[in-house]
Amino acid sequence: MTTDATQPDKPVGSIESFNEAAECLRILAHPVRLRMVQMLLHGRFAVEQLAEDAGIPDNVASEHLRLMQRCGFFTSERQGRRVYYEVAEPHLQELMKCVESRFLG
Amino acid sequence: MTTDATQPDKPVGSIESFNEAAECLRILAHPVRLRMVQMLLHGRFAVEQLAEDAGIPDNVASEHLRLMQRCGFFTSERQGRRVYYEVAEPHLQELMKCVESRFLG
DNA sequence: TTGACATATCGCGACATTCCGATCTGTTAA
DNA sequence: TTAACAGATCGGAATGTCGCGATATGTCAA
Repeated sequence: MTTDATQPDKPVGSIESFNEAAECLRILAHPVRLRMVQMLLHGRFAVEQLAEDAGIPDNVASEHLRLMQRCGFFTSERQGRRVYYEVAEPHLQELMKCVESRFLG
Repeated sequence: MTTDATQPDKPVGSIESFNEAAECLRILAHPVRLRMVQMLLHGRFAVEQLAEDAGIPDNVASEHLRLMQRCGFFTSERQGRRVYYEVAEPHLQELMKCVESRFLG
């Protein structure tokens, strides 16, 4: 085998190791969900508030929130009739900062 | 209107402002594409090398690369029969660092 | 020119996502 | 209890994504 050029080294990692990462990014990759993450990084909100902010019906908001809860982004807590969501995944903060600095700044 | 509780302030941003961000994240949200980004953050590679690393046929690799090129992640340059790709979007570095620290570290 | 090679593109089937209306569950006030 | 409210869940229709085989383009060597 002739080594006619210096090949860059492969970084550690593999397709399998990125499977979970890809799933989480897919969850994040929706304008309404990004907005919800941004909102919840600034405080606790109930479904109705998040739905109104996003301009979508409550049931659709509830579905988005459930998705993000299932992959560990949020936790929810019932208070009376309302259910309040808050951020549970600490890495969301930094990830969102990246996204904001690229697309809002 | 009775202010019975202090509501957290809404952060700046809107659904519309997150449309482009969501598109880019959707592109990124695939295990093969994440691996390609990681590889290309470490050097220049041709389609065949990236395909072999990912364990997929060349034409499928080419499709993934085209997708990422269309949204500005990469540029490509022909050298003989080979086409070499490299990173064009500077924010990919930091974004990938977030992803790696969460899912590889 | 011809053939082999590297990459790109196309059409298609399988599968997933998104949103919606309808309905169901839980909570509170009357 | 009843009615209204907040949220969750379900089935289905429209749309999008993924990977494949086949084929097309571009490049080089013989």
